[in-house]
Amino acid sequence: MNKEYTLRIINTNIKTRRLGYIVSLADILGNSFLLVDDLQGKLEAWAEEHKSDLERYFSKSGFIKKSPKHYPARRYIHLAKDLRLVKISRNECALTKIGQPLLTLDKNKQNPFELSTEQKCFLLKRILENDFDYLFPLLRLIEECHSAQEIFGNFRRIVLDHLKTRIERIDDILKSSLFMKRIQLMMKWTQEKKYLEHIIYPRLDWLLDLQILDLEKFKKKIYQLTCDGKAFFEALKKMEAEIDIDAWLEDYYYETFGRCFIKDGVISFDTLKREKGLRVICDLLEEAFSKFSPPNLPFEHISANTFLEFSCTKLIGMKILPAFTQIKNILNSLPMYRFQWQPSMHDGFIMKI
DNA sequence: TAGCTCTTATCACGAGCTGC
DNA sequence: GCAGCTCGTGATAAGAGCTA
Repeated sequence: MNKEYTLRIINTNIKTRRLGYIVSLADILGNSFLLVDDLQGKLEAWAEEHKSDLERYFSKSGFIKKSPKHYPARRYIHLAKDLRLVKISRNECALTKIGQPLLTLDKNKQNPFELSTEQKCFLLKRILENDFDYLFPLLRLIEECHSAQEIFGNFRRIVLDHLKTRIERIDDILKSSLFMKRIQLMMKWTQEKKYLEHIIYPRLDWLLDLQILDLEKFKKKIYQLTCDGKAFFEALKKMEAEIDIDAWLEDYYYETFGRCFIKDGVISFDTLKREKGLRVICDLLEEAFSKFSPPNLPFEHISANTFLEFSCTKLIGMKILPAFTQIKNILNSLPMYRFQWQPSMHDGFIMKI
């Protein structure tokens, strides 16, 4: 199905509130497969080891406590799956092509719950890709309402309005069936507050982790966008009214992220001299092949999506603002690599010649 | 292909904690 | 004491996968 007709909503639980656990989950997995039971145990052990880091963080919510049935750890693994960072098959878990770049991103050495710029950039993009239909209305609501009570009181209405607008734009009953189903489901809610706890609190905490919401205001129980958050939301609103989110994420997301959250010293990728641009991409390709190419194969190759996500996020770390199209153009011009893109698959590969 | 089993998504509840 | 927040866990229906 065309992604335009996909309902982008992640199933969350009130427990899944700290994005730092998602990063640690990727680190625990590394490049291997782990049984889900083992991963749950390791994640619980990691959480215990870093309990003091969470206590030093602005909020202790979302702590993974050891429990006989591993519910908390399991909820985070499901969140990582919904963000398409991990895949689970036959009770074995591994990072996806999209999840792999997470292993290579800059880390905050003092506290793993404080995300680096690269981690924020990467995780925010995953959240927008997979949860836009809850996150965008929530941001819109925070613009008007600043208390939890008001947000809870208006969330259902604003999501229903948002979904109805999406249906009007699709203008096709069959293709908009997922949106219709969700509307019907939300209309039937009898214990609204109980469901909203699991929907609103995790997202508010993600926004705090990403510093889209103001931490100082939050300490006074006020939910308010930071200046950077406001600028980013303005760009999102413009996008929502004009173009498809996937096209925006590929070609404008990194530029917008850099201009809103980094600001000082950022430059667009296309202002680099061609030689310098080629050198940067070749260095990133070497790094990517050493980290992501499957071993013991006669020819080295990596997924195009892995490289695009990896390279664009790393460029953000260098204060260079890229777009997928620019990177694809460079890849097409490199004689020592073969780059093939398959639009129908939204992916391709890069092979060393 | 029908029926069974397993998994997942959603809904639900009760209780502990915290701050006023 | 009360309301709001947080947490852990369970129930159930629907969907997916397997098998005869």
